[in-house]
Amino acid sequence: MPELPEVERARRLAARVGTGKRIVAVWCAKDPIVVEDTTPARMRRALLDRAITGTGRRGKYFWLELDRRPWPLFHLGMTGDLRSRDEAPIQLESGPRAPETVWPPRFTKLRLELDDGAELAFTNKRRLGRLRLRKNPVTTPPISRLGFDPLIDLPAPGEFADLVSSRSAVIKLVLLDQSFAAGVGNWIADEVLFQARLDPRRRANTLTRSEIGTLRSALKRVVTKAVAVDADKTRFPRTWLFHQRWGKRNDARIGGEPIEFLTLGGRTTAWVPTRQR
DNA sequence: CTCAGTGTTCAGTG
DNA sequence: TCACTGAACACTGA
Repeated sequence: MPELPEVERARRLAARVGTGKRIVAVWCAKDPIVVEDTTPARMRRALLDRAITGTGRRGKYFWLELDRRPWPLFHLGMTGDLRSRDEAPIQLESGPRAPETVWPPRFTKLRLELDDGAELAFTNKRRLGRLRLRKNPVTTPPISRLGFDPLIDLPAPGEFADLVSSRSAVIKLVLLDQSFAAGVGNWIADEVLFQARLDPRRRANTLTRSEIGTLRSALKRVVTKAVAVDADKTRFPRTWLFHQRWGKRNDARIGGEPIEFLTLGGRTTAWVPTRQR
């Protein structure tokens, strides 16, 4: 599920459902893998009877701002989500949103009940996500170790070019490095390189200023668009590689050109050799 | 039954 | 210190 656009969708859900409300009940899983650096009791104590004053996100992390610190900081991992009891995660038809059919959902790690009766649940199937408490999420690890967020503080072209040129790793892995660009994950990296027409195996420090400029534009465009459609994949432009990259079919094509798959840094990389140089 | 997977971290090697 | 690889984490679905 979650790269920057999906995490931003979760943050918006939390903002829509939670902002201005008071937390009247808290349930936290006894799961020391997902609930890190704290205990269910401490989590409960930090959240119970607090008012939600706002929300924030940086890279793939998002948090709730409360009227007293510490605040809860969420990372969705590969299979995490934030759900509202009154809004099914998938909307099949237009009209009023259907409520969840099963509540709380399977793999719920944290459940909050708010003073207007609304409920939020943080789920984590594969347990690769994390739930922590932070007095100041932005200035402390893990967020303080992140690079720029393409939506919040994308560097100007010159500075961006210097950043890219200072790296000798292959460009796909640089994009994936959270200390470079926070929030970029596997499909965004592939999409950006496809749209910038760059070979994912190129060394970052061999890209020309012009190629880096194209790369920066593609990064901005892909992230902005995905967030604008609330990470709804069915509303991603049909021209995107995204729609063809899953399943690793060996007859996969886009615009008549064959899609190839290779492994970089242990991650499957989808690309179009005839279009990416 | 086997394996890959929208992520991160850590140990180990060069 | 850096670059890179592989494993680990845990579970589902193809």
